[in-house]
Amino acid sequence: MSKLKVERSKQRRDDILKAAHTVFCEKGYEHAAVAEIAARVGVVEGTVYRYFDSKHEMLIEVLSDWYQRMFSDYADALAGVAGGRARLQLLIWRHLRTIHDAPELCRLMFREARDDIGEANTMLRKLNRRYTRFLLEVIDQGASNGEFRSSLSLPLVRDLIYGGIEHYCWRYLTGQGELDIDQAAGDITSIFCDGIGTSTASTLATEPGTEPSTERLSQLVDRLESLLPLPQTTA
Amino acid sequence: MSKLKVERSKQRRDDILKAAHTVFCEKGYEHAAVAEIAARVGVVEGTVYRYFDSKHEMLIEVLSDWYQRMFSDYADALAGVAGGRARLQLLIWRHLRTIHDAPELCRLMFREARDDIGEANTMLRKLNRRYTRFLLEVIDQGASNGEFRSSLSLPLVRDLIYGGIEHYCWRYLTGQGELDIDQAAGDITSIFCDGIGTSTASTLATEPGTEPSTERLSQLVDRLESLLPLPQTTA
DNA sequence: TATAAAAATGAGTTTGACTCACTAATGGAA
DNA sequence: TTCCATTAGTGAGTCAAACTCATTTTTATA
Repeated sequence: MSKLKVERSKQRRDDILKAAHTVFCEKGYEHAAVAEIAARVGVVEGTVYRYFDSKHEMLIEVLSDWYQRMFSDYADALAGVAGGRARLQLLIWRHLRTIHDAPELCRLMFREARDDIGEANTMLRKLNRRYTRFLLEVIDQGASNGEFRSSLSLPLVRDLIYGGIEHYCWRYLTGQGELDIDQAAGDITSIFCDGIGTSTASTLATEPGTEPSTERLSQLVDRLESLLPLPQTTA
Repeated sequence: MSKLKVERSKQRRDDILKAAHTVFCEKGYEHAAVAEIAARVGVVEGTVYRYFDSKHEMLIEVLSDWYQRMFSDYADALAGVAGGRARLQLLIWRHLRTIHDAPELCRLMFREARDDIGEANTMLRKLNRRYTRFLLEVIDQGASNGEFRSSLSLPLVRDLIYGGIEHYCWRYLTGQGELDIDQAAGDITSIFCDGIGTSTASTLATEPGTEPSTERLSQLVDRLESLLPLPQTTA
């Protein structure tokens, strides 16, 4: 096959994916018709099936392309931030920002691609692993230097964080209600780092007298942190 | 209509729901055929549609019936347990037990009924609210007596816990891997109550000896305050 | 036992993913 | 330029499954 033919084929494939992207986001996977995707490219339905085996494969490709681009700069962003808690908050914040900025795609990912992410050896699985590895490493590093507990199950922590965020954002993803990612990032980081228990009641904390000023200060910190726009490189 | 006719109608409806339950669990919602459900009851497909408007309504009814029975005794169980942490762990444990014992139904609930739970005024929404209210009350009570932080957003905590558990259990729900509910309940409770941070590193904890955390907190507050755009009406 | 109302039937309709035999276009070789 | 082999594109299908409806059967009561 000639080079030109290959180019043209790639181009058509991309066009179809772009149309699929649009229609999936507009209608949702279920109500997206392959015929409509084809129509937007200006071809007939059968043509689409020369480039993709199924509607579902198109979805996976759309999500994979986006997913890959989405976290290409995570390593760079993390490089500028020190401290387990700050790094964790950065990851949580960026996850929230992704959800905030691409709600339709995130909804497709959470609703339609769960099985593909869960199944071994799929493209989405590998991408998801690469994505969540950032978090695992942050937690692991924090455990190494004593900032986080060392007895933690990393998969458990990962699932609690990502699953919790997904659930929390579902209302926003379905178009009901807003999402304040700065506020949420601060609150979520605080809950996972500090827990919902008070220091005096916590089994982990020590109790020197009563020390209410520390408690007050910490609450102030929580509030202030939640107001910050970015967990950037600690200014 | 006579009493006997009503009885018989109810019975048939229940039979169809039971068959639907079985087929949904065996095949999953998507691959469950209404024709098969009808066949198991010994009627023709059209008959099913005299009792239910749609396949989806059958799913909702199956899930509602189960959901309702499932947590009918939560209040009693909670009555015998004192302490916010213990009560929280009980709720988490029972949630995990439910998932462990009825993975197919939970899978249907998490996969297919999300929209119905999210949409206002649906049966599942109301049931879900009743179910999660137990958790909200436990957290709220804990906040009142100082065991839990009082600045928490209850919906956020609720979503992090239930969403986190759902995500964590997904592998088990898809038939890959086991689920140790005692272990998981303890770990999850610990993470949410105590956080993943260590006491020495946590901004919440105090250290009896050198007391550097108060100092650290003060500096942090100074830094954060300097970054704030507005000097809020700080409490 | 006659009959009105409800239940059940099964042969449709519809929708939408997917297929395939055939035609059109393309690019290299004579 | 003109063939020809290969690839792209077509559109009229098939198929499966949810859902409908005119008709028949059953049932409870007058």
